[in-house]
Amino acid sequence: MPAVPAAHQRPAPDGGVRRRRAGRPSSAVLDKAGITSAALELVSRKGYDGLTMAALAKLLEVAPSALYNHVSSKQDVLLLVEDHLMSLVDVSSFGAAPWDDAVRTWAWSYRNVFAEHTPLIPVIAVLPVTDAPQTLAMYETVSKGFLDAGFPQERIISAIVALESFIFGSAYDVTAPEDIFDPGTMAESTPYFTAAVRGAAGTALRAADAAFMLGLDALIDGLGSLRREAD
Amino acid sequence: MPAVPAAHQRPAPDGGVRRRRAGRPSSAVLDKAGITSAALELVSRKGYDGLTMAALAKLLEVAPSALYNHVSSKQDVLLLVEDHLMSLVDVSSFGAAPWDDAVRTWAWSYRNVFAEHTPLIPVIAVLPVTDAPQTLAMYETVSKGFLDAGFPQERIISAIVALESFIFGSAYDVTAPEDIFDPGTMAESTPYFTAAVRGAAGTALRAADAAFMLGLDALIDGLGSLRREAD
DNA sequence: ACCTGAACACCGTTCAAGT
DNA sequence: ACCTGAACACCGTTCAAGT
Repeated sequence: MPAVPAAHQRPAPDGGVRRRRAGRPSSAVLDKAGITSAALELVSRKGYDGLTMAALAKLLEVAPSALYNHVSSKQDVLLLVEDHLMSLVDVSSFGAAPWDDAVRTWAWSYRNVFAEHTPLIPVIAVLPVTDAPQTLAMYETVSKGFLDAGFPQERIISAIVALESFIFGSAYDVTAPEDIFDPGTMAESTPYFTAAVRGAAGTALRAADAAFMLGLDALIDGLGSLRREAD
Repeated sequence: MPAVPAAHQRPAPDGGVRRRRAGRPSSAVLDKAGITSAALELVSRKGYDGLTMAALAKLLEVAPSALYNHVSSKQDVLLLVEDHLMSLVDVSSFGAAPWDDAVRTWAWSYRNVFAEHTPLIPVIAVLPVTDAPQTLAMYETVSKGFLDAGFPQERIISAIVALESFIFGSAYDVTAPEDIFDPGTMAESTPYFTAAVRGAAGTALRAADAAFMLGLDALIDGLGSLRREAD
């Protein structure tokens, strides 16, 4: 081992970032886990607009093209991030609390996680679960919870999809401006709508939370009626 | 009036697109309505990937920068398209059919329109209604329908938002691959989920339609219970 | 006021060259 | 196998110049 670090490991005289020589490094500097955590850090600091392949490469101190040895596209990076986030969704109540309480805990947690990551929603919606192990783990726990609660097997997927659809849509609401329904100068031509907006203004909850609570309770009630007696 | 068309109106000798001279044309060649319909045509022919400012300009036979005399950004173009699509949503049953039937007709129509335009969903979710007259018109009709059905005024917006959230989330499902829930090689480590997926396979409806129907019925039942007697 | 044309500051992705 | 560096084919947007 040389006593003096190689030239590319010393800080550049001008204080710029140190450069790696071209060619295969002695050990790989990138892997999927590192790319995932760098992407998460970038998103939390700069939002999804800041998540570019160039920015990701810079944070990892590699050339942008190096990323393509580990992921096949930016969509692939989003998939890695999405699967990580799924592991943050709280499914712990299934098996530990009654079905309706478990669904409520899960749904609020799920919505809150993705309210901060709405740009991933179009990705999730089309993503085959095969490629996302954490996502699959979540579905397994939730499916078991529904079966144990007495749901007929052939309706479980539909019920979960319906809940998820509501959750994803509701995640967008959280990001909407508080005054999104202000009819502005059109107020007098839309009296019923304007009255409804004004009538809702007195509530303690944020509009997005009130709507989520209302819809979730309705879905839990309605879907719950599908259950037969649990054995 | 000259008997011979001006040079820029004649086909170019090489058969290329005819060019306009620089400078203000004698009458404006662009307006918002024209931009909107060109955008819609582009989307229907090439999808949202094909909707670029350059492609839009080309279809309208102007330079891309000319668009910015009429819209301030691409987001603005999406907003124009979105507002047009809202006018396609069927609200005709409100006032003509019982509340639950009207909601069902409206919701299916709404979902079907945006299932083909999912890239607009993130735009809609954050868009103040002030800027979108057709959208506002839809909300007016729906609000009146809810009020006349006996909904308490302060819950109407929440109820509509809950339904819309479900509708937007469900629109994504329509675009998902039919085998999105195939657990693939992970099937044996997720027995409950795998069984649920297999149990759902026999249904006549597409998975997205079965989930939408189930969730919509649950929401209509649950929300409907908020009504007091209509007068 | 409303066009053109050139320019700007980016994107994601590919690929030859290097070790 | 896994990096660098250059290049490609785009993006959306700005702005001076022209009429």
